[in-house]
Amino acid sequence: MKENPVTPPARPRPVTLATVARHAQVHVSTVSRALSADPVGIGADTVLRVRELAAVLGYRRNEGAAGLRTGSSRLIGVLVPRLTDLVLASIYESIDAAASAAGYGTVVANTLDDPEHRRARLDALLSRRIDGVIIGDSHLGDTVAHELRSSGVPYVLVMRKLEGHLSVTTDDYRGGQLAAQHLLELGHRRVGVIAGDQLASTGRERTLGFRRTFESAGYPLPDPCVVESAFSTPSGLVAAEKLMRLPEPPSAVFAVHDLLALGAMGAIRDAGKRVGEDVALIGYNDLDLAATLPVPLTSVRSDLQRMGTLSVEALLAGIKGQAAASVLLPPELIVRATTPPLQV
Amino acid sequence: MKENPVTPPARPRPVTLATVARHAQVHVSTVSRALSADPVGIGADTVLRVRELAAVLGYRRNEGAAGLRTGSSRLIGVLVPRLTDLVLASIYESIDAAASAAGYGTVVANTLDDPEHRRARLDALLSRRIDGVIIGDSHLGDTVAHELRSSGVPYVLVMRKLEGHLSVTTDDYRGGQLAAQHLLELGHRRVGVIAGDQLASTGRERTLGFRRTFESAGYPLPDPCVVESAFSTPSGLVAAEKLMRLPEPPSAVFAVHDLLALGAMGAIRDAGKRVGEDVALIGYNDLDLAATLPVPLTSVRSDLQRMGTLSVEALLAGIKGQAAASVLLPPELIVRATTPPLQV
DNA sequence: GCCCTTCGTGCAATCGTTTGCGCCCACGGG
DNA sequence: CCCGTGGGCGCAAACGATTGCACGAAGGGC
Repeated sequence: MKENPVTPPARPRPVTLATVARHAQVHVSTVSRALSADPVGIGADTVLRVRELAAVLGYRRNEGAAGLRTGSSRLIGVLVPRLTDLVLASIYESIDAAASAAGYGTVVANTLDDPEHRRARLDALLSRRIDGVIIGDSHLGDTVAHELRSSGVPYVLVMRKLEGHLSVTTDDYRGGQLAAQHLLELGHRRVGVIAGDQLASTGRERTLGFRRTFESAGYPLPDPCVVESAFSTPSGLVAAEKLMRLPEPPSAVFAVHDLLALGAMGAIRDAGKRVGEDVALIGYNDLDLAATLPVPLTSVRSDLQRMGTLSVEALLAGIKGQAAASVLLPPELIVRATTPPLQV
Repeated sequence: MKENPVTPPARPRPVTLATVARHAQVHVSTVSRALSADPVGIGADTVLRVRELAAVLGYRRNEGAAGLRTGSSRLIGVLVPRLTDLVLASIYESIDAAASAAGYGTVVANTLDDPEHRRARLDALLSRRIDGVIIGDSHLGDTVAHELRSSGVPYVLVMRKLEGHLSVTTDDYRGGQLAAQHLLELGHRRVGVIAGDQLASTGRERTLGFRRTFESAGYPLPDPCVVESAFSTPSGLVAAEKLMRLPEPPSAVFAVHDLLALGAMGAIRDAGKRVGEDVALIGYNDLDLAATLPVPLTSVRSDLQRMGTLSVEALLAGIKGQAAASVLLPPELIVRATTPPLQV
C-alpha cells in the first residue's frame, strides 16, 4: 500500500481573466484590455462594467503569467550582506518603498558576504527573471557585476562602489577626512581606526581618507593603530580591545560604522575608561540610535534613504535602456558628546 | 512626431528548455524530465547528456513559467512592521535561511504598521501567487489572518500572536514576570514600564506579566508609570523622558524592547542620572548590541532564530496540508550591569 | 447608394514548463 | 514466430495573461 500522501486542502480555484470574461459575457482579451492602465479601443461602458465585475469577483492579476508573456517580472533583486546590519536594512527599506511606488516589487537576498551563498541566491533571483539587480554588497575583486553586465541584466551598485560600474554611494573618502579633521582640531594625535572590511569600498575609503589626513598633518598612523573588522557590534568590541591593549592606547577612535562604535564603547568601558572623557569616538552613518546613546555618538552622516531612492531611479533608467550616471553624495559630520573639546 | 521611446537594449534571448532540446536533439519534455529531481522514464545517458548541455548553455529554469503550470510559486511572503527593527530583521533572516534550505524563496514586505499600506503589500504578494504567508506584524483586531484563512492561503503568525490563529512566539507574559521578579528581588518598588504598542501581543503581554507580578507583590503600578510607545529608539527616548519627569521618578525601568531601552538610556542621561547606578534598566530580546553597550544591558532573551525556523516549518506543514500546533518558546533573563544590586 | 474610416470586440498565437497519454522498438517467453 | 511487456521518448494540452490582426457594424463624405 502506498503511504497516503496528505493532500493539500483544495484551494478554491483562483479567479482569472476567464472567470471575469464569462461573467461579463465578453472575450478574455477584452477583459485584459479593460483592466489595463489605459484601456484603448474599448467602450467606456464595457470598461466600467468589467472593472466592477473584477472587483466583485476578487480578480487578482497573476503576475507570473503576465510576466511570462511580457518578458518582464516587474521585480527587482537586491543583494545585501545582511539585513541585521541596520545600515543595509535602512537602504533596503527605501529601495523597496521607491520600487513599489514605481510599480515594482523587490526581492532581497542576504549574501552573508559569502561568495558561494551569494551565487546561489543570485541564481535564484535570476530564475525569477528579475528585471534588474541592486548590489549592496560588492567587494573588491567581485565578479558578479561583470557577469551581470555581460549577460545583459541591468544593475546598480549601492553603498559600496567598484571601479567601472554604475553606482550610488556617498563620498567615503571625504567622510574619513571629516572625521580626521575634527579629531585633529580637538588636538588628538594618537588615534586608532576600526577599519571594517578592507575589501568593501566603504571600509577602505573611509580609512584611507582618515589616514591620509592625519598623515598630511604630520601624524601618520602606525599600522597597529588600524584594525580590520567585520561590520557588526561584536567585532567592534574585539577590534577596540586590540586598540586599548596597545602600549600607548589612542586618545580617540574612528569607527567606520556606528555599530562598530557601539562595540568599541563596550571595550573602552571594559578597559576602565570613559567614552568621550577619556577616549573620543566617532562613528559612521549616523543611525537613529547614535543620538540617543548614553553618551551621544559623534558620527559621519550619510543619507541612506536618498541612496536607496537614487539607486532605484538609476536602475529603472537602466531597465528602460536609458543611460544613468554614478552618484556621489556628500557626507556630513554630526558632532555630539563622544568628541568633547580636550581638557588639557 | 511621436517622441522616440528609448528601446531597451535587446537582452539576449534567455536559454529555455527548447534551446537545450534543440542542442540535445530531443524533445523539450525529455529535457524537462531529465532536469527534474528524479528523472523517471529517461535513459541514464540521456539524463547525463542533457544536464551537461544545460549547464554549458547556462540554462536557468523559469520559475514563473513553472509556477504557472504547477500552481505553486515556491515563494513565501513575509509581513513585518519594518526591517529596521533589528528584531524583525533577525527573524526574517532566519526565515529566509530556513525557507531557502527547503527550496523556497521569500518575499518580505514592510507594512509600517499602516493598514492601508499593509493591504496593498499583501495584495502584491498574493498577485505573485505566494504559497503561504508568515505574519510578523499582527495587531489586535487585525483581519488579515481571517481573510487569509477564508481564502485558503496557508499562514503562520510569528513573534506576535492572535487568539485563534496558528503562531510561533515566545512566552511574553512570562518574560514580563521574569523582569519584574528580578527588579523586586533587587528591592525596586517604584518602577516604570515603556510598554510598546499595546495592540501588539508582545507589548501587551510583556507589560501585563510585569504589572501583575508587581501587583501580586503588593506594589501595583500607577498608570502614569506605564507609557505606551512605538518600538524604536527615538520613541524609547520620548517615553523615558515622560517617566523621568514624574514627580517621583522610578528607580527602575522595564522597556519591552532593547531599542526602547537604548532610547531610555539617552533620556536617563539627559535627566542627569546614571544608568544602572541611579536608574536600573531592563530591555527585551537581548540583541547583540545589548551586551556591548557602555553599560551592558540586562535583557530578557527570546530565541529569534528559532522562532524564524519554527515558523517556516509550521508554514511548510500547512502548505502540505498537514496540521501544525502553535509554539510558545520560553524566554530567559540575562542579567548584566544595568541592574546592579541596590546599595542601600 | 457606395466606399472608406473608425470604433469596439473577438480570435488565436505566444511566453516556458509540466505531465498524462500514446507510440515505437527491443527483448524475452511461450 | 508471435505476442506481451516495458523502457525510452515524443505529442500536445494545459496554466493565465497579452497583443497583433481581422472582422463586423456604424457613420460620414461623395
